[in-house]
Amino acid sequence: MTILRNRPSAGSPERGIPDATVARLPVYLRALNALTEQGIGTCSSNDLAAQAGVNPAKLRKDLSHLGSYGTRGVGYDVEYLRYQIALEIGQNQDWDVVIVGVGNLGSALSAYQGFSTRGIRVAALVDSNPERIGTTISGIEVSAMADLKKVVAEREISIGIIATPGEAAQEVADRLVEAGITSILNFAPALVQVPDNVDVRKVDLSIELQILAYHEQRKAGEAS
Amino acid sequence: MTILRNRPSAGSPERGIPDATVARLPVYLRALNALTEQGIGTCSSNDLAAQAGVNPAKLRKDLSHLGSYGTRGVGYDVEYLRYQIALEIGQNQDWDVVIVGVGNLGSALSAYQGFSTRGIRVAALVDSNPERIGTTISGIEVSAMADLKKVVAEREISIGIIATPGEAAQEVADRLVEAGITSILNFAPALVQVPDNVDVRKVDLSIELQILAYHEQRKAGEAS
DNA sequence: TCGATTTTGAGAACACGTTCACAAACTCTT
DNA sequence: AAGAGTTTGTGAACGTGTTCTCAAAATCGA
Repeated sequence: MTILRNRPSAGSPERGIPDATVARLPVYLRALNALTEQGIGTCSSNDLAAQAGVNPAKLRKDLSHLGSYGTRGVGYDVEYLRYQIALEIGQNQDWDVVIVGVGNLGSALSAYQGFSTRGIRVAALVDSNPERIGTTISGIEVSAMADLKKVVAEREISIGIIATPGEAAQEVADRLVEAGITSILNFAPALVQVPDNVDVRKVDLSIELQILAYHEQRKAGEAS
Repeated sequence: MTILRNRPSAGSPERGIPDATVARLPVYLRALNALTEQGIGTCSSNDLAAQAGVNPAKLRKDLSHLGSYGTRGVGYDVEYLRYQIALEIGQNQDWDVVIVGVGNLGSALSAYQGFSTRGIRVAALVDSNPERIGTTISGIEVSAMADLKKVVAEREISIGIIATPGEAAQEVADRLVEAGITSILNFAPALVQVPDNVDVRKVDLSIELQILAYHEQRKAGEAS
C-alpha cells in the first residue's frame, strides 16, 4: 500500500497553498488586470512575471498550487486565470471591514481608494473618543466601542483593522474577538494576543523605515 | 589550508546580518524599552522573547549575529543590549524623510506619532497638486515637486516615502532617485523600478487585507 | 505527418530561516 | 571548593521558499 500524498487531483482545488504564494496571488491579480487593460488576452509566464515583478519559475510554481490553468506552448488565458485566482482568494465577493480608531491613520484608511477595487469595503468605523462618536468620516458615521458587537453582527463583518495608539491595541483586539471578528490587521505598534482561531497580520510603519535606515547606515559606512 | 568563513571575530561587528534578523531588531528594541519602563535591568532570552513575541532560540540566534552581548547563567543587561542594537540599526541618530503625496495617507503619515520616538523625522512634504503646495500640514510647508532636489539636498534627506496613487509611483520614484534618495518606502499599489543602489520596501494595504480575506474564506469553507 | 519551436509543470538542487539540543560559562549555596 | 542550577551561544536538524532544469505537451510551417 502506498501512502497517499495530498496532491490535488487537478479538478478539486485542494487546500494547503503556501503562505508565500498566498501573499503573491493579489499581486498576480493586479498584473492580470493591467494586462487586460492593455488588451492582452493571452500571456506567457514570462510576460506575467515581468508585469508582477517576480521570477517566471516562481510564478509557475505558485500557479501550479492552484491547478493547471496554462497551456504548454501557448501560455495562460488572462481572463480565465484572473477568474481562477479571484475565486481562490475570495476576490469575487466583497469583504466588509470595521476600522477601530479614526485618528489620522484610521481616517486615511477609511478614505483609501485602493480598497474598493480589490473587494474591500469599509463598512463601519468605531472609536472610543466621545468627541468623534456620531461624526461622519468618508460618509460613514462613527460608532461607539460599546456598539462594536452590534455593528459587527448587523453587517456580518469578519475583518477588523486596529488603527489606535499602541496602548489601546490589546484592549481593542479583545473587544474585536469578543464581537466575533476572526481576522485582524493591526497598525498599532504593539503585539496583540488572540485565540488560535483568529488571524492577525501586523503592519508597522516605523519598523519599515527603521529597516531602510539600517541599510542607509550600511551604505554610508562603506568606506571600510 | 582551511577556507576562512566570514565569521565575525566577536569584537568586530562584522557585516552580513540576515534580512529576517534585521527586520526583528526594531521589535527587540521596542521590547527592551518596555522592559526598561518596567524597571527591569537584566533579562533572560526567555523574558525578552516573550516581550517581543518570538521564540527564545530565534532571539538568541538573532543577537548572536551582532556579537556576544549576554552573560551565561545571567542573561542580558537591558540598557547595554538596547544600546548595541540601536547602534547596529542606526537608531542613535535621527533620520530625515521626505513624503511625496500629501493626500489622506501622506497627511496621516506626516502626523504619525510613532515615528519620532524611533528616530524618524518627517523633514519635508512634497506634492504635485498646486492647491496643496504652500499649505502647511503638521507644521510643515508643502513644497512643489520641482523643488524636491533642492529640499533633499538642503536637509540631507536619504529616505523617501511614496504616498501617491499607483499611476504616479514610477514617476515619483524616478524623481526621488534623481534627487539623491537611496531608500524608498512605497505605499502606492504599483511596482517601481529603481537602480541597484537604491533600496525599496513596499507596504500594500489592500494586499494585507486580501490575504486576511483568503484565510477568512478558508475558515468559512471548513464544512467539508 | 514530421520536425522545429514554444512554453508549461514539476522534480531536484539550492538557499534561507527556524528550532532543537547541548556544551560551555556563569552564579549561588553549602 | 565543589556541586547544583541557570542561561547563553552555536552546531546540527529540520522546514520553507526559490531557482534551475528539462521532459511533456502544445503550436506552427513545410
